[in-house]
This record gives sequence, structure tokens and C-alpha cells, in this order.
Amino acid sequence: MTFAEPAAETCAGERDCKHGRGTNGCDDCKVRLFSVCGALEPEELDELDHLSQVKNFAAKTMLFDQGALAGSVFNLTEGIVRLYKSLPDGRRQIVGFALPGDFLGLALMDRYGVAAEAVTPVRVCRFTRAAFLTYVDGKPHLLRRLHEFAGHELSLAQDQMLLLGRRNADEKVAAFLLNLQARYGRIGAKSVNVPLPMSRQDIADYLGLTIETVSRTLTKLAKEKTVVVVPDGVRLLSTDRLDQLAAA
Amino acid sequence: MTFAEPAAETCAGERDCKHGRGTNGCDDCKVRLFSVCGALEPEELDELDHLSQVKNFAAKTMLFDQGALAGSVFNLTEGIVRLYKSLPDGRRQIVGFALPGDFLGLALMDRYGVAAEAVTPVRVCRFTRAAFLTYVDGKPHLLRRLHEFAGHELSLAQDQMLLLGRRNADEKVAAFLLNLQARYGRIGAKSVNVPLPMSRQDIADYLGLTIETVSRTLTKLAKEKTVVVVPDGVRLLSTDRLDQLAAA
DNA sequence: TGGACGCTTTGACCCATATCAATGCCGGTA
DNA sequence: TACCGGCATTGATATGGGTCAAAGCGTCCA
Repeated sequence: MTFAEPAAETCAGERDCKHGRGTNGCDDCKVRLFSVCGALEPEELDELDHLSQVKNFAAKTMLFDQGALAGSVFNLTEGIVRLYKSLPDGRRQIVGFALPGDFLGLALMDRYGVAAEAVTPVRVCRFTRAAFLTYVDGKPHLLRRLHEFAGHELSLAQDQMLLLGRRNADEKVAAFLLNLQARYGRIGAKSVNVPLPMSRQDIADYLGLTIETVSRTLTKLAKEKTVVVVPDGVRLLSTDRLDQLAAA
Repeated sequence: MTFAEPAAETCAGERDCKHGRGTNGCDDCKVRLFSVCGALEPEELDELDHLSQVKNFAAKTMLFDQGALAGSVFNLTEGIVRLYKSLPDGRRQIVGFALPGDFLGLALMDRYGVAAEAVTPVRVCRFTRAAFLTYVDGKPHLLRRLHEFAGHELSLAQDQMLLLGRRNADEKVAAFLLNLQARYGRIGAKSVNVPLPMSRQDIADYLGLTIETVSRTLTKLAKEKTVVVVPDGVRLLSTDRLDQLAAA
């Protein structure tokens, strides 16, 4: 989940980059962008790098709000971000968790379609929308990559619709755990130990359940030796069983 | 809902275009494409038009299947198409209904992420993926428009996640009716009479409900004078009440 | 004209998940 | 060390929507 857009130029919880490089960006960004944009020329990477600015956000602070003017594009380099939509009465649907390497605001629309909050302390590379657009506009192949990327995002969203509309609690939780494991794997931390830095409430709001049901489902999976619940995460004992539950 | 991709070069239910223009497309396409792509030069429109081919599909036939190689991009000119994902056990989630003017396969990925079936008899303008890509590649502004469009699609998908995960049956049905009304309005048929060419099963699979619940909800709305259920559709008596239920 | 079939509606009942309410389990801090 | 506040877990109960079953109701066709 990496699609939404950035808003506030100055945010509560925002601190200076420890790199102290001001507007010059950081190497993290190069790496991450490369993975999205495919083969860029070194000078292009440099150019892009110069457009970025490192920013930090404390846990629970908002990177941008739903409907806010989309002033920035972010690349998440550290931490976890939740993206969500809310109903006026407070009901909330988390539409995705962004992990390191993910982009926020890549849709390049003029307003953010979702809100984004730091789950953990977060570091991002920020581009102003204008600069990013200017950079991108002259590069059709990049535009193409971006569009492909958008298609992929849409496909993930549709998978989540299937999950929300047609799966039961066990299947939802199993799919969530496997999905998180796979994503951690892609950023170099593949393991049966799956950290869950987000709260039960976050998981519930992502899966269309309540905290109690999430909790009960996890203890149920634990009782049948499918997972072990540990502080701040779970250990997967039987991915087979989880696969069976999540059955795509 | 206009985002997915085309597959079969020849489909059951496929018939020749009554226009009899073979690979030369039809005027409908010009109009529809214009609405998505913004101001194109007349010669560009012609060029695009020449790439298209009109095809017809009978009701209940498949335009393309989930996971099939995405060989075509379609522009729907007549009829309604359902886009869906399925679970191995047959549970189905409809992720969107395409109305005239909508595109299918615009994500331009190599495989279709969802299946597409004609709900009613359908007419489309078809472009081969290759031709469409070639056409688009030289036109950065078109690529930009396409990307914006993708962002809009994603935003709609996220709204649907909120609906599926956090709304009750009444709210789901109300939102569905208002949404359909608005979309018919955009293609020139704004009216309190909302045709429902899709079956109750389709509506249920779109809203994450069962046929029975959809039916009961509609009769409930009818009893409280919010709608009138008529053959093949509903008449909206109190959009205020529906708005209140759907409350974004 | 009358089945027969497919779809929708309605009713009765049930169950998965929500809701409400303790209780437990830290981690911070006074 | 003890208190406090914020989650998470667990238990008891309620309920919205699912499931199962039976009518309605058109439409097509023999």
C-alpha cells in the first residue's frame, strides 16, 4: 500500500534530519526510487536525489490529512505509516500500511485521497509535488513505470475488497499475517517472526473487524499451534495452515 | 469503475459490429476517449479512432478472465459490465460495474487483474494493447491524464473498502443507489429512476452482502417511503434520506 | 394455456461477530 | 515499590446479517 498523497508543509512531530543534509536528500532515497522506477541513469538519480528532503515524524503524528492539498510526494525510508479513510461518526477503514520503500502521494492528484499517520517513528524523503512533476514530465519511461505502479496498487486494493467483502475473520487475519511477512521479506527481513508494530485497533480497522475479534482469532490460531503470539508480533509456526485459510 | 484489462481475442458471444466498419472504429469512441484524455488534436482523435475495432458481447459472456494475458484495451460504448475477483470456493467480489464511457484494461499491465463479464448486451471499442501503447507512448500529456485517471480509480477503490469494511447493510445499499444515480447522470441520464440491470446477486457481491439482505433492505427502504422498487430498477423518493444513510 | 425455469421476496431460525464489561499485563514514573 | 494509564485478553451476552426453506412472479416456449 503506497498510494496516497502528502499535505502539510510543517507537521507536529516533524524534526530535522539527523543526516543534516537539508534539501540535499539521502542515499536511502536513491535506493528506494530505483526499485520503483527501474533503470535510471546515474545523473537522473542524482537529479532526483537533489530534489528530496529528509523529514522525521514521531509516532502517531499525521503526515497529511484526507482531502488536504497534495503538496508533497513522500518516499518512506524508515518506520510504518497507516493510510486511512474515516466516516463522520469516527468509524475508520485503514486502506493500507506503508512500509520502508513505499511511496505516498504518487497518484499525483491535487488532493490526498486518504490520511496518513506514523504508526512508529518515521523517516521519509520528501519531494515537493511541483518538483516531482517537473522532474517526471520530461521522462515518458518514468511516467510509464509510474502508471504500471498505479495499476499494481489498484490490483492490491481490489484484493483487499475481496478480503473485506467475502472473507471471514480467520481468513482475514491469516491473509494479513502472510501478506505482512511477504512484504517484510521484500525489504530484506523475511522471517517467520512477523513484527506487528501497529495496534490491535489498527489491524481491526484494516480488516473490517473489532479489536476483540482480532485478539480472539490470534489466540485461536495460537491454540491450534499455527502461530505464537509474542510481544509486538507473531511467530508463524504453520504457514501451510495460514495459506490454507487465506487461500487466494 | 473502469480499471481492469482485456484478454480474449475471440470471445463467446462476440458478434460483428453493426456499423460494419471493421478495424476502423466508430464515432462513439471518439466521444468517449475525449472525455478521458482531455483536449486532443483532431488528427490525434482520428488516429486513435483508426486503431479501434467495434465488438459486441451478449449478456453474461466474458470479455476477459482474471489473470489472462491482457491483449486489449476496451472502451465501453453500450451496456454494463461487471468486474470481479473470485475465491477458489466460488465466493465472488464484484469490484465495480463499468458503464458506457468507461475503460477496461487501462492499467496496461500484462495480465488482467479482474474478470469482466457483460451484464447486459454490450458494445465496446477495442484497441490492441500494443497499438494503444504505441499510440500513448509518444504523448506525455496523455500519459499524465492516464495516470491521473488511475489515481481516481484507486480513490474509488478505497471508498469501496471503507464501505465494505465499515458500513452496515442499509448504508451500503443507500450508497450504491446514490452512486449509480450519479454515474447515470454523468452519461446523460440523471433521474430519480435508477435502472438496476444487474441481478440482486450482482448487487450483493458488490456490497459484500447476500441476495436476501439486499432484497430485505430494499423492501425496508420502500416501506419507509425512501424508494420505490420497480421492475428493473428503483425510483428514489428521498435522496435526503439516502444521503443521510450513505453519509460520507 | 400451462408448465417450467430463473429470479426475487418473505419467513423462521441460527451463528459469526459485535458489544459490553471485567480483568490482566506491562512500562513508565513518582 | 507501588501506582497509573494504555493496550490486550477474556468472558458473557446481544444482534445484524447469513442460511435454509418456501412461496411469489414473470417470461419464455412447447
